Amino acid sequence: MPSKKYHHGDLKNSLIQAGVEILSKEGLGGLSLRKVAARAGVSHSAPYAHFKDRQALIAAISTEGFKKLYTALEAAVLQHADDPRQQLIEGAWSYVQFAMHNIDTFKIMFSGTLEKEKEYPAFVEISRKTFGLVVDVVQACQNAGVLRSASPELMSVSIWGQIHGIVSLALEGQISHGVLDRYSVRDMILFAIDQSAIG
Amino acid sequence: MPSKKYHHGDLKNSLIQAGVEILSKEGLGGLSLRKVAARAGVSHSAPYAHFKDRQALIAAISTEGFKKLYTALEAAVLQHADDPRQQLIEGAWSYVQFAMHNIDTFKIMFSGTLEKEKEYPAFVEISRKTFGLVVDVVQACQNAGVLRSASPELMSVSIWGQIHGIVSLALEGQISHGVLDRYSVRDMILFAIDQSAIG
DNA sequence: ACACTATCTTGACACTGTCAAGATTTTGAC
DNA sequence: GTCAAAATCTTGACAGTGTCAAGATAGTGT
Repeated sequence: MPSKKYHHGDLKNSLIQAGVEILSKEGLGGLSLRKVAARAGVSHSAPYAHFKDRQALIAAISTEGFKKLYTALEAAVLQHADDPRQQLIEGAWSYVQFAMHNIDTFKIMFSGTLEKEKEYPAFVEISRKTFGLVVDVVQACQNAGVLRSASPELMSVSIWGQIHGIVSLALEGQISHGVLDRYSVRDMILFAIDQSAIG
Repeated sequence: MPSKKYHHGDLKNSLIQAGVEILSKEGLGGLSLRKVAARAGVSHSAPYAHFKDRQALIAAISTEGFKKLYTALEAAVLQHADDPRQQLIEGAWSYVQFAMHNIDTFKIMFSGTLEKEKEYPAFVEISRKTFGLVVDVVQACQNAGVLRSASPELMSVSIWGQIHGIVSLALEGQISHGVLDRYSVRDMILFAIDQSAIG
């Protein structure tokens, strides 16, 4: 239950929102508790009423990011409910889109910035839920004969890993120019999925 | 050319080494210029004679990591010079091993900690070289009929991405327990490679 | 009405990256 | 070899950071 109207009125969400904005404008390096507090118009240690420490704020921002990602994934999946192959392709694409449009949020979600994720149940829960969605799509593809019938979870890790890896390497600038000049990221994703697809 | 014998005697490498050690013991959060300087036995701003700023030190540590990774990859490749399939498998495995034994170094190499990698030519060069090695192995596999004959670079991005993605998700704790209980990371890698391999 | 708790402010501390000024040592030109 | 120039290192300072303690303020439940 979020607080109703204290001195500030739902400061917690304001801080998260301020954090997201600073993150997208200045990157992780520019994200500080004091700056977040200032942007929300409160004193430098007001955040401690809502977040145990800096890590807790980052956990909250990451959790928010996962909710957004989950929503995007779910939308793509629902939009192609009758075509598992399209679910896989557009689901993957929405994953890529999210990463590219929320670069720094994506990074804190998946780059070890958060050190003890197990201490944040909301974070664990939403990321578990997200993986569950991937497994569902993979399973639908297997039932439809689009993907081979191996362990759905192993297949999910394999495919999710592939999408995730390509996006990560691209964001990191690790994909050489020779490749990026000739192929778009979408090309790479389609190619990757084709690799796993049946004939 | 590294310096020979000044006040300290090759302080630059000592700082990098100290950085690597602190990184592996305290993680990225514990890595500070001042701590590195102290560990090398010099004053708090001695590092500025060798590194423009904190980012430059991180770049140097990352570069060192890439050299180590490249060496490991190369060893695996040379050891199976007569069997491209084994080159791919053991090369991938050495990649995984490196990541798991040098977790924090791996993270700073691939997790956007380094913000303007283009400003560090040595870093760019060694990572380019590493990708080149991957392409070579993939091409050998294609010539041997182990992998399909698509664009080698696209195939390389796809396979490298897959290995990289699985490792990243595993390190991040994003692979659910239900999966990790039943399969080792090696299982996942082998499965992933089998996906791309021909029949 | 009143104790209680959540929320927020003020002030402090140690630690950080970075810069400027100066001291010291090595190098290179002569 | 001499000596100016450059590289290396120290000392001291500054602003910004996360975090804690003590107190002020405002809603809560009885």
